[in-house]
Amino acid sequence: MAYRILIADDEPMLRKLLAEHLEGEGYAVNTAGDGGEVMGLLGTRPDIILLDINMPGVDGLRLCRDIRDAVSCPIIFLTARISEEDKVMGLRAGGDDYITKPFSLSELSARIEAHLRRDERQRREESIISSRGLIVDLRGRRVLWEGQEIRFTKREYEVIEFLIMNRNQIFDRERMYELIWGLDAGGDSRVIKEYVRKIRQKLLEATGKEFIETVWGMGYRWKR
Amino acid sequence: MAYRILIADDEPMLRKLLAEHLEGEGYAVNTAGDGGEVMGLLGTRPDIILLDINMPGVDGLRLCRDIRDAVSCPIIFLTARISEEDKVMGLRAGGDDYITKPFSLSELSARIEAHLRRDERQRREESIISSRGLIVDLRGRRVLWEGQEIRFTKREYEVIEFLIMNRNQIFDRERMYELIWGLDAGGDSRVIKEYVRKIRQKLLEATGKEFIETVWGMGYRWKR
DNA sequence: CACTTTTTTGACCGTTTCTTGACCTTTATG
DNA sequence: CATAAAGGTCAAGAAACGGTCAAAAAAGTG
Repeated sequence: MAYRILIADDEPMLRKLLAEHLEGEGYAVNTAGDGGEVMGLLGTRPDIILLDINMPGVDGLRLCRDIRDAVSCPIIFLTARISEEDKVMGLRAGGDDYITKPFSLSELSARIEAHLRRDERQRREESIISSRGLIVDLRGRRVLWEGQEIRFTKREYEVIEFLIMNRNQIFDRERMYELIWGLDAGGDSRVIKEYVRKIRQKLLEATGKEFIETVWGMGYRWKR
Repeated sequence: MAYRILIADDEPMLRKLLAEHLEGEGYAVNTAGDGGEVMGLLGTRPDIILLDINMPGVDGLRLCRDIRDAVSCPIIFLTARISEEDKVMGLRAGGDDYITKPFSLSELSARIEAHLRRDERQRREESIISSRGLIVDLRGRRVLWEGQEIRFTKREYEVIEFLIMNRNQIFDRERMYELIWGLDAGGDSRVIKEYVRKIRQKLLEATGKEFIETVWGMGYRWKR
């Protein structure tokens, strides 16, 4: 699906120019000429907003703050002249970047891409979702249920990650211990029992569901 | 346009694994199995090079130097084991980071991103970053809150810049130390504790907010 | 050089997490 | 049903971690 860009500028000509250019680059574009329209178009869930802060009759900074309260996508200011102060003010209001008019279209594209890329990377962070809505964010090393984080310690997390990455496989404690703690860990594989207990407890408390299954005599397995 | 990564490793399986993973993350990937191929592929202008320094029949350090003479992108060593000596030698030869096998793919991605971000900033001449109203002026190496400068020392600033540029990623102290102080800094990563404390104190005093989060057992993270 | 500022180190303490061992419960099997 | 083996629970001590402070070491400055 194409990225969606919301352009907010009072000059119809510029709006059109930008819209055409960006559509030509494959983006889905919406345009707005005043604050009301902008707020109304937030429902389109834009991936990026280009906002002229000098629209007549509109307090750009105020608008920026309102947008920020409603959505979290990057906001790039378009502005005629920018003084250090404006820059600072804009960023303070929650903008992410600014670009001064006149700007080249390729410059604009470059900035948009940079922001999208940054977000994209974060979004794509290879989160694995277990069958029942439990989200394990590998990069962030956390576990989420209905948007809420379920806190786990380092070891607990490592065990979860291991099981969920190898779901449907059964591991006995010895093997899990070697694979998670490392071959050279000189400890006792019975710790696994304890970790499974702690994990089960926290997960049950938070979700009301069972995720780790015991296969008698064989080991544990993450239920798909 | 996607970032381009050049992978140099003699093991075809590993090459394939890495290539597939990184392509899945949206990178353009080239692979090379020996020194000649590597040099030949420099023409693709990679943004980052992953280099196994222990390729049989290849003097990895020599190769690194040759690469360095030709291009300036970051070079990350992939290496089985790394001794202090190896580390120093590799760095002398022009490497920027190392990662010891076996490593997790998410770990690798995180490192790649950290390097790319650093570069991206320079390429785009991005000069200002903001986070929840806090403004970091990269050019001026200053931090502002509501127009007022919050004074930080050189090191303090470097730590802030690093964290904010890699916001939402967790870094343990060891890694932060290596990436900020440099791999060849022979010191003790516990300094990080102290800097985090100082930074938190100054930021809290000036803004009343918490920006650096502690993730127990895992490290620190800049709250977005 | 004397003085200030910054960086680094070491020690201490409270907290969290990890691990262990003892004991209890369930399951398979003769 | 008795028994052994596997799994589950609990509490407590050990170890690791993070926060804080003060002071030493190093770097910068007039």
